[in-house]
Amino acid sequence: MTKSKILLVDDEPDVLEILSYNLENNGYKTFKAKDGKEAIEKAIKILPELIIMDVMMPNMDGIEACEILRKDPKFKNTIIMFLTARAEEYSHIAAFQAGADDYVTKPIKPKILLSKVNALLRRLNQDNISEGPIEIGNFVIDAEKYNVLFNGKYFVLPRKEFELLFLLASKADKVVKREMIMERVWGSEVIVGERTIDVHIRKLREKFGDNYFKTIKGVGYKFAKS
Amino acid sequence: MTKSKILLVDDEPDVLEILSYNLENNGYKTFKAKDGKEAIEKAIKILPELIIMDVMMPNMDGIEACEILRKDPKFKNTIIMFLTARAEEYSHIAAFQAGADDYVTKPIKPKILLSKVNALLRRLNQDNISEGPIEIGNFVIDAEKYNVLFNGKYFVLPRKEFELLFLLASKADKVVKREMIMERVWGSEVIVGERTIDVHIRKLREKFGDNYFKTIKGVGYKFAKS
DNA sequence: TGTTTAATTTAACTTTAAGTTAATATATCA
DNA sequence: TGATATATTAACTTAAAGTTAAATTAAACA
Repeated sequence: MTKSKILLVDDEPDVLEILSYNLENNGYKTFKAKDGKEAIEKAIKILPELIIMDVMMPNMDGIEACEILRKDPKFKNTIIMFLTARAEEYSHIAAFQAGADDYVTKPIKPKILLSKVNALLRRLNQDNISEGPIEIGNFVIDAEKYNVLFNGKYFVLPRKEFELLFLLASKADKVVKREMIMERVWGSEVIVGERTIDVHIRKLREKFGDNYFKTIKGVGYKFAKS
Repeated sequence: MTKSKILLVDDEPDVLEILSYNLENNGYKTFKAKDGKEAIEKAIKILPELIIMDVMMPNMDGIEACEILRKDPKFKNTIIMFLTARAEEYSHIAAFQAGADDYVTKPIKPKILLSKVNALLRRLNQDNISEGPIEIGNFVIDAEKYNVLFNGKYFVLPRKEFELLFLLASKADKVVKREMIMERVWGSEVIVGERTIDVHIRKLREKFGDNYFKTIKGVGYKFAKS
């Protein structure tokens, strides 16, 4: 993979230097701009993956620059991160509304900065193709809305029930082993009894009928479309 | 929500048919054009949300059509997506330069096509939220004026309350996780107790009633239109 | 600049719901 | 059939959220 390009925007050369130093040392290619106007010009040429930008700048501030960039489809996948002084009691909302993805407060702590940058760029590179609700049989299972549309009726399930249903439905027609269910729904740290899964399956059957959740004895369960 | 309109442009009727079939089956309204020239004429009438267009066409190719469309402010929010044969790798650069948002390679794989179309249109619909006040249910929430019109009455909320309401309303019907609320309303560096969110939710419920703010236990809250 | 008022947070406590267990019943398969 | 796995229930435990009042902090104002 090629180095990610990061555009740094701040009116203080010192800040640019700190940012650049830390990011270059961690394998990123950095570029600098001194205000919002220059940032936009450079962004168009460079097409960076990430822009780290001060909120308060002369000429054109970060929020305004962010809004302009967000209107250009070329930057629809570009991550924009703000720098704010802790003192500035500005509302985060303005920044997020303008299309920011995250922010870091000054003074900059290199560790925090890097962990955020890494996290954001990792997220960018992950394909988010498998988004949206699962539609299967009579079910529409929407993890975002946390609800289940079943035969035209909405259900709001308790968390574990929902996660169990979601897991089974997302592997429809395939057997999900009990240990896999444990791992996915309860996690490898929690220790709960074996019957717990059964009880939750039962709750699902109570709500949606017996047909959809098939027991594979000695193995696990599978979701059947009908 | 009304069906999104998609304009399909290709000189091969077969390709138009495949696209149309898959998209109509997924709740989109489609229109067809056989070259760039016809595409522009139809686009002006239809004002589609999305245009899917072959790069190589007789009369006027996709790139040229895209450039022309991009000059017209009517289409500043229209998404343009190209179809390219896998071989013609070179054209991607030209396409993006002309203002394309995405591309899909032929032969068309319906699943990939649909996930891209869904993702692009979802993003389009979200972006529009950031401009002007949010109108939802009985609420008109204006982040610029920092006020809330609810059932014909104006409210001026304290900052945190407002930001919480704004956040939930801007993702109406979707669950906003507690950690996301923390991050967005309080910021990732401030450390406040868990109950703080609850208390603010309670304040909102006091003002606007219990119906609008739904608890998803173990996850977060969601704004319900009614 | 101190004073007052409002906003925000905390802490203690209550309520509610979710999740688990364990005992018993039932089903399944060799 | 008999061994073994799963199903079912109800009782219980734990976790999460709701509520209130008091304490803290920030904002407004004279």
